[in-house]
This record gives sequence, structure tokens and C-alpha cells, in this order.
Amino acid sequence: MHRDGIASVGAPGDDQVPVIADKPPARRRRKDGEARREAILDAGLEIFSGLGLHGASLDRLAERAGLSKANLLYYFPSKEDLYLAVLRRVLDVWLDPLQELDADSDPAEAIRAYIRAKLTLSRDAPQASRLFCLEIVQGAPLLRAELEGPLRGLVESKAAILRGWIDQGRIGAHDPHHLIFSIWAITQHYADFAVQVDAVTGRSLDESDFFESTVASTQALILTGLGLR
Amino acid sequence: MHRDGIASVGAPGDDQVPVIADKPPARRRRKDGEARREAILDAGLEIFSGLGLHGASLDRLAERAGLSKANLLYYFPSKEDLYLAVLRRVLDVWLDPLQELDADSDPAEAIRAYIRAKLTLSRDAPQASRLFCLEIVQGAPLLRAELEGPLRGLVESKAAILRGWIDQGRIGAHDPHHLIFSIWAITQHYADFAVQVDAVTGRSLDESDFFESTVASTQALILTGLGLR
Amino acid sequence: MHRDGIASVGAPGDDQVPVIADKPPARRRRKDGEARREAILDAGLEIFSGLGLHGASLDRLAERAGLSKANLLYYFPSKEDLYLAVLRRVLDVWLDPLQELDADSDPAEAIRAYIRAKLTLSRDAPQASRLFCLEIVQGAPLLRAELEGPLRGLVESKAAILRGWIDQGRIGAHDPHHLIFSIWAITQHYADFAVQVDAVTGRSLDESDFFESTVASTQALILTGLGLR
Amino acid sequence: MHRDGIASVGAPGDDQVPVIADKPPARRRRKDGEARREAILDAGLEIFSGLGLHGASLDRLAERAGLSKANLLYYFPSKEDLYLAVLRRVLDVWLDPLQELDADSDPAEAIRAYIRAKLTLSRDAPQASRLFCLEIVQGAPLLRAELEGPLRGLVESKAAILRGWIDQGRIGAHDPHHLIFSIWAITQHYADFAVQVDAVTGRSLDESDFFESTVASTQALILTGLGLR
DNA sequence: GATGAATGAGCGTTCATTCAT
DNA sequence: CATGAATGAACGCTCATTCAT
Repeated sequence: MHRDGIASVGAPGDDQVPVIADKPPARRRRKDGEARREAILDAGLEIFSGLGLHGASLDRLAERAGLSKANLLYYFPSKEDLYLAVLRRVLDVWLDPLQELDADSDPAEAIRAYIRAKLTLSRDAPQASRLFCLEIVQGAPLLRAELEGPLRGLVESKAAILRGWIDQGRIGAHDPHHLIFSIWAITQHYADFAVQVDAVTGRSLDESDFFESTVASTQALILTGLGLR
Repeated sequence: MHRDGIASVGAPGDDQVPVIADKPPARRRRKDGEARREAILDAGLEIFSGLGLHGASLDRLAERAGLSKANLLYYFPSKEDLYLAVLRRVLDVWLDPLQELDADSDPAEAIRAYIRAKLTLSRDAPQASRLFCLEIVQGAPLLRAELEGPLRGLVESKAAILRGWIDQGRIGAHDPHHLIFSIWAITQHYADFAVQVDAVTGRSLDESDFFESTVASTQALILTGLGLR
Repeated sequence: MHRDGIASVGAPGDDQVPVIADKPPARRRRKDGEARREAILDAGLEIFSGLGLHGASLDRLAERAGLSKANLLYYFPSKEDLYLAVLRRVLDVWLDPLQELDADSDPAEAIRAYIRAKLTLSRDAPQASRLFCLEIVQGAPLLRAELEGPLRGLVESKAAILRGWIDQGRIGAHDPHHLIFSIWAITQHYADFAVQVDAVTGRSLDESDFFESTVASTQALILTGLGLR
Repeated sequence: MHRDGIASVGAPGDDQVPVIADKPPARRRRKDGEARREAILDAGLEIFSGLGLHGASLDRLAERAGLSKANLLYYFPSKEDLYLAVLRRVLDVWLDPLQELDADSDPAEAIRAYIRAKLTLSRDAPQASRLFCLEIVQGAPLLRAELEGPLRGLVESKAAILRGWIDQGRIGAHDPHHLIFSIWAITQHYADFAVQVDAVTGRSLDESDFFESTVASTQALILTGLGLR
């Protein structure tokens, strides 16, 4: 139903068939190379998110990406390099919704939209969420720098917006960091713990009524919690 | 400060030095055997939670547990067996607080206590939480049965309690499953994503003021969200 | 004819069959382990001296030593470790004759004996000489430290003896370092360049008349060169 | 100080910039082609002499020669082909001084000149000497034919000259083969075992006083050994 | 001529597991 | 109980070589 993987999310419509068939060879070759890189990254997302860095083997990755192990290593010099490349692509996509949070918006509307955007990602790119989760849970041995740099900066700037709203009395007093963590935790839970959600409820975000009820529930909990209802 | 691991939680005071030194050899040996099993399970928790099933090697596990690889395999016939044993011990501890949720309690009090109990576990046994998270995120290949059996049953029975409270108008109308997931998500986030929390805020649940503010924040968000304030 | 390898030189008679068959198991096991180590070192000498560090494969080494590749790595943690162990054993044997050079001896007799000892080594342990040669020629990447330490010290002390003899007018004035290098060069040539010697003359040190004529020739050249005839 | 490599020895002044810039393309291309061949051979000498046939990789060779791996294989169809080409060029240069040995010369003068010529090569083209040494030490698997053919013939003819001088009583009686081997061994030692010489004495043939004293020492030893002093 | 892309074979090494003692 | 020794399978990676362009 929903495309699993983040290519479709990060760059929709990217893989349109070219109208004119015979491009000059140089360009065709480069296109092919980049398409292969993408295929490898897609395979990496799929397999790393299910087995972790150590559980994934180059053989499986290559097989899934449709090329030979040696050829895969031509594009990414080591398994870890591939893993990191996948992780970075994930991180970018994953933080995108937060970037949108704007001081000039209506707080209720902005938070409602943010929750929906995050849950949409959890539905459309659950593997990305899981891979990110896997890495963080294990102590982020390869991503720590990115967490302490860009992520921290982004969160600080958005926390400032929330604090502004609190100071203006537009939302209830609730520590901005805790609020952000709570929204992250709840929305990502439906991707990261999807098997558990499924085991307990038999439902998945792929079912649109469950998706909508999850969005509504989460929005209600948070907005009411912030005194916005 | 807080003991990391769940032995201290599940079986406090377990490793006291026996008062009388020379027990009969048969009994001593058996005691030693169980102590060794515990030591191996502790090592397993520590290492599996940091490296995952595939990232952990028997060599490391044995070294950490203080015995030889071959001897470790005497106690647990395979790496997967050990992994499962650790996981099961974790699951028991992890579900314990939910068992306490009682229909006859005051809803606000019960939920407040539940949140505190879960966050206490996140503080005192973060590795257990992480190991459980790791397993679920990867699709619970070895735990699915336990999720669909005991876990589902437990959640259903507690959801029924919540539904009862809602029907009685004692808490706001909020889907019980979503409510339980939200509490799980938020409280476990502080264990599972501890590095991220630390990277962004520089704080950890080990610091008692941060622990208390986290408890208060979460209780406020959930209880307000349920119209209990 | 002559045992190739240095075990026979360094530790003659070492592998005698024990008179009493059933040793206690602990001792037997250790014996076996050491015998295997020796077998591996022998295989290492044989193969490294013919193919160099990079040309030798663990598969070949293991096959020659009569065990599995994985088992070989149980005794030596890496190929390079094995290579170094072989090299060190070689170096010890190789420098031994020089140690014997004694200030109190008759110079002519001492030099004559030294030349014979070196040529005997070239005959009995040519692979050791070749492995050492291979390593030095490639710049001694793994042995440089040993050259600048122990070797240099040994040479200096023996050069002092030669210088003493020169000062006493007992041998002709010839720079001691150059003299030592010349003797090394000539005597080792018959091991290191054995194929070339064979290609040009059709002879080998294994033939006793060629061995004796080589000894005589070299002694004559050097001793006459030093004015001792 | 001294150019390392044999291009400078075998074909001095070969890489002069052409006076007239724009040659007709056909000829230019061919010239470029040969220059590239030379560059590859130079790279081959440098790298093979340091790492051996098996230790050198096409990637390194291509990088050093300044072209792509695939292009390198256009000039030499396989790594072994390149290795052999380098080796043959080395062999030619290496035997050159011996060719000069002339029956009509004064024996003392001829031998003195030969020693100096060989040591000059050891100084100016040590890598050539080392590569040759490496190959012979490993049993000359690729060069045996050349040793038993041209080399043997050359040595035989020169040994005849020496034997003539002996018969005429112009030099002391010393087996010609042994004499040639001794001169080879000593003179090449300063190239092949340069690291060892350096480790022991701290000197190198690149220092002109050490070079001259080595020449003098060697000439003295050999000529005195032959009763020419 | 020149090169980027591709690959099969092999390498050194790790690892879970077995076995004898 | 406990361990040193042993192994087959798999792993990540390198490499000489090929091929299409």
C-alpha cells in the first residue's frame, strides 16, 4: 500500500521515466550509476533496519540491491560506509517535519500538523524510523556527533519557539524538551514498535482508519495536555 | 548511582555473601551453578543491549561473565538460547508495573503511580528496556509468540479497566490502547533514546532532579490529557 | 641430504621419541601443542622463504603444517604474527656463529672457523637465510627494530675485537664493518642465490666437494686479503 | 642525490623536453605511448622492489605510474607481464659491467674497475639490485631460463678470461666462479642489505666518503686476496 | 588509447559450536 | 563442571582481470 523506504518521501516523483529515450551516453552512464547508488541505499535501509549493522551481510545487501558484492563495494567502500550513508539519509528525512514548526503559526494548528506529519512518516517510512531507533538504542556509536551538533541546534531553536508560546500564555506550561520528546516517542512508537502494536491490537498504520484514529488520539492527548481544548 | 541491570530489580539482595563458609560440596556446587547462570545472564543483558544479538560474540559474553566460552555453552546450549533467556527475564520485569494497575484504585493515582514505576525502571534498568526495544524494532523474530500470547492478554485486561473508568466518566474518553502505548512510548523513551536525550539536553535520569521533573512532566501531560486536572 | 629448516640446527635431537609411552595427559597435551607450534613454524619457514609474506596464503601454510586454517590461527593470531615468529627464530640461529668470535682466539683460526660455520648454515638452513634476506631486501618493515638494537650491538662488539687484532698487527688493516659485511655477503650468497649458482655452475652446497671447495676458496680469499697467508 | 631507478642509468637524458612542440599527432601519440611504458616500468621497479610481485597491487602500480589500472593493463596485459618486463630491463643493466671485462686489459685494473662499476650500480640503482635479488632468492620462478641461458654463457666466457690470467700467473690461483660470486655478493650486498648496513653503521652509499671507502675496501680485499698487492 | 564499471575468485579473519579430556 | 583445542562456515574485503563505451 504505502511505499516502504524514504526515497518516495524525500524525493517524490524522482524516478519518472524520461520522455526522450536516447540521452548522450555520458549522462546515461551517470544516471545509471546514481540509480544503482539509490538501489543500494534502499536495500541498505531495508536490511539494516531489520537486522542491524552486524546482522546484515554484504551478500544479502548485494542480492537485495541486485548486484554483486564486489560491485556494491565499488559504490560504498565498506559496509560501515554504506550503513552511515543510509543513516544520514534517514536522519535528514526524519528531522524534516520539525523544521517546519514556525513561530508565526497558530500553536494548536502547528502542533496538530507536526503530529500528523510525524505519524505520516511512521506510516510511510517505518524502516527509516526503525533504523534510526536501532542506532540510537545501541548508543549511537556512529551518529553521536550528528546528534550533538545539528540535532541539538534544531531542537534548541524549536524549544525556544515553544517557550515563547508558553510565555505568551498561548499553550500550557510544559517543559519544551519534554514536550518534544513526548511527541517523538508517541509518534515513532507506531513505527518502531509496530509488531507489538500489531500483536496487541491486530492493527497497523497502513489501515487508514487506524492511522486516522491514531492521529486523532495523539493530537487529543497532547493538545488537551497543553490546555488547548 | 543506580545499579544498571535488572538483577537488582528482579531479585534484590540476591548476591549476599553466605554467612557460613563451608556448605556441603553438593549444595555449594549447585549454588555456584546458579550464581554463574545469573552472572551469564547479567553479562548477556549488558552486551546484547549494546550490540544486539548479532553484534555480540560468545567470546565477549564469556569474558564479561568471567568464564570460558566452552563453559558458557554448558549453561546455555547456544547463543540464541542465552539471548532468549535474557529477553524473557527482561520481559517479566518490564511488564510488572502494568500488572499492578487495579480497577479498584483511584484512576489518577493509579496512572500517576504507573508512570512513576515505568520511569523508575527506565532509570534503574535502562539496558533491559533497550534490549527489549532492540528486539521489537527488529520485528521480534524470537519474541513474537510471547507478544501475541501473554502480553496481549495482559494489555486487554488492563484496557478493560481503563474502558471501565471511561464508561464511568472517571477519566476522559481516550482509546485505552493508544493511552497505554503513549505511556509506554514516553516512559521508555528516556531509557531507549537516552543518548539522544543526553545529546540534546545534557541530562540523564540518573540525576534526581531531572528524573523528578520528567516524572512530573509526564504525569502532567497524561493526566491533563485525560481531563484529570 | 641435509635437513632443510632450522629446527635441526637450533635444537638438534629435540624430537626424540619418548621412551615411556603414557605420560600424564596434561603433559602430553602441552607437548602436542608445542609440537604443533613447531610444525607451523617449520611450514612457515618453508613457505614464506619461497613466496614471501604476501605470496604465502594461510591455506597453504595450514596445509603444509597439517592442520586447518582456523586451527593455525589458534596458535598464531595472524599471518603476520606467524611470519614474525618465524623471522625471530631465524635471526637467532643466524647470528649464532658470530657470537662465537672470541678475542682470545687465534685470528686466522677464528675467521676460518667463522667462515665455515656460516657456510655450514647456508648449506643446512638455506631457507632461513633466504627468508632473512627477503625481509631485509624489502626494507625490513617488521624487523628494523631488531636490526638497530641487538644486531647493531653484536656487530659493534665483534668489530671491536677485529679492530684490536688490527691494532696489534695480527691481521691486515681492513675496516672491520666492511670485513664483516664481506664475509656475510659471500657466505650467504651460496644460500640466497643458490639457484643462480646452480644455473651457472650446476653445483650446490649439498655436494660435499663443492661445499669444501667453497669453504676453502672463501677462506683463502679472506685470509689472504687480510695478509694472513 | 642519486637518481633511484635504472632509467637514468640505462638511458641517460631520455626524458628531455622536445625542442619543437607540435609534432605530428601520430608520432606524438607513439612517443607518449613509449613514455608511458617507461613510466609504468619505473613504477614497477619502485614498487616491486619494495613489496615483491605478490605484495604489489595493480592499483598502487597504476597510481604511481599516473594512469588508471585499466589503462596500465593496456600496456602490459597482466601483472606478471609487467613484472617480467621490469625484471628483464634490470637484468640487462645488471650484467653490463661484466661484459666490459676484457682479456686484453691489465688484470688488476680490470678487476678494480669492475668492482667500482658494480658498486656504482649498487649506489645508483639499488632498487634494480633488490628486485633481482628478490626474484633469485625466491627461486627465480620466472627468470630461471634467462639464468641458465645468457647469464651462464656470459659467466663462462668471463671465467675463461680469469682462468687465462691465472694460467699466465698474472693473478693468484682462485676458482673463477667463486671469485665472480664473491665480487657479486660483496658489491650487491650494499644495495640489497642497505637497511642492515644502515642499521649497523648508520651509513649509506649515498654518502660519497662511505661510497669511496667501500670501493677501496672491497678492491683491497679482492686484489690482495688475488696476490695483486 | 583510456576509463568507469563490473565480477569471480580468493584472502585473512571471526565465530558459534563440538569434542576430548 | 570446566577448558583447551579444533573446525566448517561465513564474513568483510581485495584483487587481477574483463568489458562496454
